[in-house]
Amino acid sequence: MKYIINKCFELRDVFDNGQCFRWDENPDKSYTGVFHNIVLNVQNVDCKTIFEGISLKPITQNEFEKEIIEYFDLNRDYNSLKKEISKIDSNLSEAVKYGSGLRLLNQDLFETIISFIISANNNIPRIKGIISRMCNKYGQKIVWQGNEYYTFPSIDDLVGVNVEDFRSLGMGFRDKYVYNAVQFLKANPNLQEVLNGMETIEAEKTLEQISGVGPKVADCILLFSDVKKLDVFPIDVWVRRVMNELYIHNPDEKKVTNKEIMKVADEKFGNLKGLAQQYLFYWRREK
DNA sequence: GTCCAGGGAATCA
DNA sequence: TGATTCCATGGA
Repeated sequence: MKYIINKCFELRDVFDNGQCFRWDENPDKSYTGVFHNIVLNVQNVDCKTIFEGISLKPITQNEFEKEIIEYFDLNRDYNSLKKEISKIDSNLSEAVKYGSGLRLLNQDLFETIISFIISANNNIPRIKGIISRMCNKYGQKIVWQGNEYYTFPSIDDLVGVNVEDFRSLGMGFRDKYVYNAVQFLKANPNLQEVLNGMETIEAEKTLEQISGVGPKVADCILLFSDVKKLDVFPIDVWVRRVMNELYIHNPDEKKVTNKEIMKVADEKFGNLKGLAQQYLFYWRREK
């Protein structure tokens, strides 16, 4: 199936900014990945974006397009958001210019929770490897253009998997967190609706009930999943670094507290601090 | 061998 | 509340 839109955005700004782990660049600069039950290839040609792929289960052209519009957040007006964030100061203006193609994906909640539990004290290439092995083993196979792809496993695909099995995928100490998270989600199938109806702070506390989910992982889940709260501020090594360099100026970066960073983020970025954070993270990490 | 990575839990003051 | 320490793993 194919869907073409008269809009283009730098693909690496979307797929290589740390929000997702299942998209890979091809030699022709297009990207291929799997989301929900769909294998998709995305490429830019003459400032059009071409989405081409197939679904595991048969869907109509209209459903295919709706999936893409929702996943890529195509109904949100990023131009006006970028304008607003650029007005904050010259740093944000530069960060937005650097990552101008960025879009916050609306990723599946379960996938986002498991993926960011695995991300704890880990690096992106290794996170991608672990998730890839998990999908190959427990996801459903989709063959497209002669290649095999696998969906991200569902809750039921993983509910019978034990801690040792997770360990054997290379998760390290995160194995028991993932195990417990799967059990938690099996017992709370309506988590999505619950989170959607909550204010951000309440949603953070709810997610932090899950073992392996602390403040940073909870904020990533709320920002990068289809719950989509923009007023969160995930603080990792890179965000601490860039916030200290730009605003706090502590000679010892490790002594900067999260509370201190949060205060600056609230004052400067307000309700768009999640999106601002992502521009800053991407800009600083690639520098 | 040492350091680091999109951190969190357990422990102790 | 705030500060330390430990937790697996693989690449630099």
